[in-house]
Amino acid sequence: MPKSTPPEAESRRLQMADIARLAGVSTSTVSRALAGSKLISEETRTRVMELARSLKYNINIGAQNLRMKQNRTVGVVVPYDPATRQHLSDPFFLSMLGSLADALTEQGFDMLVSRVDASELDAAAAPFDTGRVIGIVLIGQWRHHDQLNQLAARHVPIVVWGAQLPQQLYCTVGGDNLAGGELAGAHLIAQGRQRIAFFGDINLPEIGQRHEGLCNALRKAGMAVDPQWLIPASFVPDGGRLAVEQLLASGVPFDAIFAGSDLMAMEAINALRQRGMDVPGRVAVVGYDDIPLSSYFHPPLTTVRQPMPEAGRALVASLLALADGQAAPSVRLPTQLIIRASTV
Amino acid sequence: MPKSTPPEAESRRLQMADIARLAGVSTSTVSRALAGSKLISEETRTRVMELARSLKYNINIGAQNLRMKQNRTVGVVVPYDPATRQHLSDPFFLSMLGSLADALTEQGFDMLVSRVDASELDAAAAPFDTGRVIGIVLIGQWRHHDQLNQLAARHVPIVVWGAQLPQQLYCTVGGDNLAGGELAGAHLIAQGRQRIAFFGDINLPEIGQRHEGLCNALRKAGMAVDPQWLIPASFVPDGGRLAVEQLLASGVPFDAIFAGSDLMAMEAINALRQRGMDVPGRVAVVGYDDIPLSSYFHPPLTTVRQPMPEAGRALVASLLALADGQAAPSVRLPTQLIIRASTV
DNA sequence: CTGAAAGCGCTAACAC
DNA sequence: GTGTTAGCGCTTTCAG
Repeated sequence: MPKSTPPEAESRRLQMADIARLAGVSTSTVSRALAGSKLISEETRTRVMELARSLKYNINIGAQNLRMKQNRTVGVVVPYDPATRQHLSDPFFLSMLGSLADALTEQGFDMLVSRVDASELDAAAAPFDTGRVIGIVLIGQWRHHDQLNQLAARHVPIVVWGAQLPQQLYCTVGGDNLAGGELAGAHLIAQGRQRIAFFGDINLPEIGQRHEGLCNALRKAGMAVDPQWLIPASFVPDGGRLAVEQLLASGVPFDAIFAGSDLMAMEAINALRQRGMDVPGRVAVVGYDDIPLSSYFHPPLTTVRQPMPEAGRALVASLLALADGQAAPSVRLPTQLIIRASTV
Repeated sequence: MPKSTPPEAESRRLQMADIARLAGVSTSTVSRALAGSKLISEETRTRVMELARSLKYNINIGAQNLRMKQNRTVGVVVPYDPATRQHLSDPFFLSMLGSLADALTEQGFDMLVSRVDASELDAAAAPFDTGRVIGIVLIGQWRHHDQLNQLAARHVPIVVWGAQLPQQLYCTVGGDNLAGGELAGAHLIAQGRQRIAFFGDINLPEIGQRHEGLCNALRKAGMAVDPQWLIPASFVPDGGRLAVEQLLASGVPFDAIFAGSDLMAMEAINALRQRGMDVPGRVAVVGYDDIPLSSYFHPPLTTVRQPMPEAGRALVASLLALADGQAAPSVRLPTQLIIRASTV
C-alpha cells in the first residue's frame, strides 16, 4: 500500500503565516484580505493579495472547511450490481455523471465520485458520515428502496435518480417512466404493431413503470395485455440477445420490441438481424435513454429520451436544498420520444 | 447561491468527545482505540469500538487529515475543449473514468472529479493547490504540452493520459499509439486496401502518432505516403461525416479509412452508407479505442483497443508514486487490434 | 495503560 | 484597521 503523504517537507507548502510574515502583518489580516473583507484598508488588502498571488499561495481548503464548518463537495455514488456486474459502464450512467459534473461546476461544488456494491448501499453514506460531503446523489435506485429509506431516516441528505415509489422517504429525481413507456407503446401501436414484447426486469422500479406505461397504451388502444410478451431481461451484457432467443424459443409471435434500455435494444436488433429478421420491416424496436450512440446505430434507434442536462441540474438543486435543511420534493422530468428508423 | 452549511445544529453531529464522555474515558483513548492502537487494553478498546459503532459515530476525515497532514483523495480532471465542445461525453473518456474509479477504490483512494476548460489548464491544479488532493490525473493531453510541463515544473504531482513527447517533464500513461496505428494500417493493407485515408487532427499528439504508425505500415509495405489521404477531422460531433464529405469532394480515390476514434469511424460509416457506399465492400473502416458500442455497431467495428483496466491502474500507480516523491517513468501500454466486420 | 496539553491551518469574536 | 486569542475535530508527544 503506497503512502499517502508527501515525500519530505523539502519545500514546505506555503501557508497563511508565511504570507503574514512576509507582508509584515498578522494572519488575521491576511485571512481578511484574502476573503475581501471591507474591514481591511484598501492598501493592505491589495498588497497582501498581490503577495499571495505572486507566491502562488492558496488557502488550504481542508483547514478552512474545518474552521468554518462548511463544505462545498457533493458525493456522487454509482452503485454496481455485483451479480449483473453493471457498473460504471452503461453509457447512460456515464452521461449522467457528465451532467452532474456540469451542474455541480455551475454551482461551484466539487464532485466526489465513488462506487459501491449495490447490496451494501449503507456504504453509500460513508462520504457523508465522515464529513467529506454535504450530501449524496445516488445514480440508480435498483431494487433497494428499503435501504434508501433507511438512509433518509438517518437524515443523510440524499437524492436518488429513479422512480417515485409509494412510501418513499427519500427524494427522487427521474424521468417520467410511465409517460415514456406510454409514448413508446402508442408509437408502436400507431405504426400498426399488434404484438409488442417488452424486455426488462420489472422489479426495477423504473423498468416496471415503463412497462406499466406500455400497458396503458395497449389498454387505451383496446388491445390485450398479455404477460407472454413480458421477457424479464436483465442488464447483463448480452441480456438483449438472450431475451430475443427466449422470445423466439417461446414461440410467441411478435412484431415489435420495447426494450428497457438502448443497449438492450441494440443487442436485440443484432440478434434479430443475425436470424435474418429485418428491423423495422419484420420487427420494430424501441429503446430507452437515447444514449449518444443510438443515433449512430444501424438502423438509428427510436428511443425515449431523458433530459440529461435538466436531470443533472434537478438532482443538484434538490440535494443542495436538502443539505440546507429545506424540503426537497421529488421531481419527475418530462420524456420525449425520438423517432428514428428502427420503427418506421 | 445555495448555502453550503447544514441547517441547524438540531442534532449535532457526533464527535469524538461525545464518545469519550459516554465511555468515561478521554478523547485520546477513544482516538487510540478507534485506530486499533496496541497501547489500549483489549477491554477498553472493544468497549469504545462497540459504543462508536452502536452510535454510528464516524471519524471526521477532514479534521483527521488536517492533523495527520495526510490525504487519500486523488483529483481526476477532464479537460474540455470549449471550441469543439467535447467534454465528458466521449464514451472513451467515460470508460477511463470508470477504470480510474475502479483502480482508486482498489487502493483505498477517493476520486474528486472536475472539468476544466482545456485552454486554462493551470486550473487543473487547483484541487492540488488547495490541498484537497495529493495529485492529479489528467485525462487527455490535447495540445497543451507546454502548460503541462509548467505544471510539472511547479511540482504538481500529475499524470497525464496521452502520448509520450520529447522534452516532457510530466509523466504520461498512454496506449502505444504508434504500434496501434501500425496494426491498423498493416491490417488494412493485408486486406488488400491500397488507398487508405486517415481521419484526425494530427496536431493532437496521440492522433499524430497513430497516423505515424499508419505511415510506417505503408512504408514497410512499400506503399506511398501521400498527404492527400490525410483529412484533418476534429472531434466535433459530425466530424466523421464532414471528413467523408471532404474526402469525396476532393475526388481522391480511397478504399479504406482509418479514423482517429471509434465515434468518428461510426459517423463516417453512416455517411458512406447514406451515399450507397458499402462497408466493408467498397470501403473498409477501422476505428480507435474499442468503446463498448463498437461491437454493437453495424457492421461491428474493427478497431484498436486500449487496455482500459490496466490504463486506470497504471495511471493511479504512477500518480501515487509521484505523490510519494518517487520518480514515475512514463508508461506505454500495449494495444490490440480487434478485427470485426467493418474491414473483412 | 491512560490523560493532559499542544497543535494541524485557518477564521472570528473581541480587544485595542 | 489590525492584532490577540480561542478553537474547528482530531492525533500525538509527554507525563504519570
